[in-house]
Amino acid sequence: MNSKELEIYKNIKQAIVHQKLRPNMQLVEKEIAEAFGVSRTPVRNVLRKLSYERLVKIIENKGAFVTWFSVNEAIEVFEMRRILEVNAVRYACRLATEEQLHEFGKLVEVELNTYQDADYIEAIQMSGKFHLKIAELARNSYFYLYLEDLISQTSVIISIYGESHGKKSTCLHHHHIYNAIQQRDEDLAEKLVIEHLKEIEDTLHFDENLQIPASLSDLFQNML
Amino acid sequence: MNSKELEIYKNIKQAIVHQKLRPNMQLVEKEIAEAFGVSRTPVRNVLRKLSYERLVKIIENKGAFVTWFSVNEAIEVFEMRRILEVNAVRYACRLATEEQLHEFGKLVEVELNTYQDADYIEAIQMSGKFHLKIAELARNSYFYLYLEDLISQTSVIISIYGESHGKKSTCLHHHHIYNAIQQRDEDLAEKLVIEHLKEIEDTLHFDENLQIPASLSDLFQNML
DNA sequence: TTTACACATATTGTATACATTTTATTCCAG
DNA sequence: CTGGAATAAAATGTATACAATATGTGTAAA
Repeated sequence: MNSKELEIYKNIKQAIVHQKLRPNMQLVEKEIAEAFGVSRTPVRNVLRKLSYERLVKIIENKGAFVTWFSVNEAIEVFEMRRILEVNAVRYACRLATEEQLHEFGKLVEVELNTYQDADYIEAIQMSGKFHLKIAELARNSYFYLYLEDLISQTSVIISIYGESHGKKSTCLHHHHIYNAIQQRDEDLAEKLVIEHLKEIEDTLHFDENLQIPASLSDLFQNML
Repeated sequence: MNSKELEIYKNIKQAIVHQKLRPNMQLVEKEIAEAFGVSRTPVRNVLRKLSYERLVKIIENKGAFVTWFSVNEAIEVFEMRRILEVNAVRYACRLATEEQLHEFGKLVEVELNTYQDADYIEAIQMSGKFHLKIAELARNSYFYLYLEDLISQTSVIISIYGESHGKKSTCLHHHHIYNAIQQRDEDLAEKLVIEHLKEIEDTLHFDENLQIPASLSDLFQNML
């Protein structure tokens, strides 16, 4: 993926994660191509990449749509995050160098200082960075690879089932988790990560009938 | 991904997993396109998909190459397989229906009956199916999604670092694991899965200096 | 003989034109 | 007005042409 496609990719991904592009919205190739001043070819490549990350769903001959996660799919995402993050945080406790921990500490510090006046978008960004930092400390690139996708998917899930106002407790949890890692207390770190993820999940209102269609035609199409 | 691309995809993937296409070999778009009687466009899509699965590495302006896994990367694959498969087998013990277990039993039966005269290719195929069946029983699509890739990657890793003659003990292990799942003995199943994966990993000869370059120019390029 | 430059070839990257499919509109019959 | 077929428009799928890049070859000068 070259710099041109990367630019388009980052923009669209950010728009989805930041909930500017809502689930079920169609991403028309031509529109995106014109917006970025390129042909459809690189746009199609980007949309495919996003579909592999499950942020976009491509339906043959119909187009690319921002993914709608069903309740079951959402539960799967949280379940897999728990599995991966529990393992990651244990590896992090064992493998993180003092220097890495110091750097990590600064990240948590920044998050604490900004969370008062931070808007929703910033909070998502910061929270994601925290979780990915643990994946990084775990020293297995697959943690990062998988969790990067799962965390992005979580943003979409929250935009579907979440409350409008995000909980403020998040970064206090983060600080506690950080402390546990720093003390290399694997059991405590695991416990806190599980509690943290559960708390996020519990803020959601899983209503199976909920639908936020991009258009009325989509709505009635989905009801077939 | 439509049927045309799927056909090309399955062929190339199989060729890599079955070790017909060796690591570092270049996959030239035009050649593949002509072989399948299509233009380069769908071929490029397939190569990209394979690159997301880490079976192919795309280098900008150079082309697509069958992935070469370093020793560290190989270790990461086994480590992540262990994490995911341990969790998957536990879920399988809890969630598998009697009907699923029966079906699973038939699969293991077939594997046992054919393993005497089975060639290497068949053995890879069968083994993969066994491990993916557990992922399926675990009722979280991410197990299947991730393990499908990791298992394919394992084939390539074995083709790099493995012995020419595969161990025959594999499907006996499989049978034991199956029994543990059937008895819903999570702890035993976990223990057997870990041992099984470790045994596969132990048959490998991790020699960091080992290289099977596709060409001499590649070899000396890697030595810079 | 070796090196460096120019040229030729091969491969990938991008844009565009055309084909196919889906979706929307129109218009007419009931 | 309603329903439905015919038509038009829009979107995606595919092939092809051209551009950019990398690779390989050959030739001339040192």
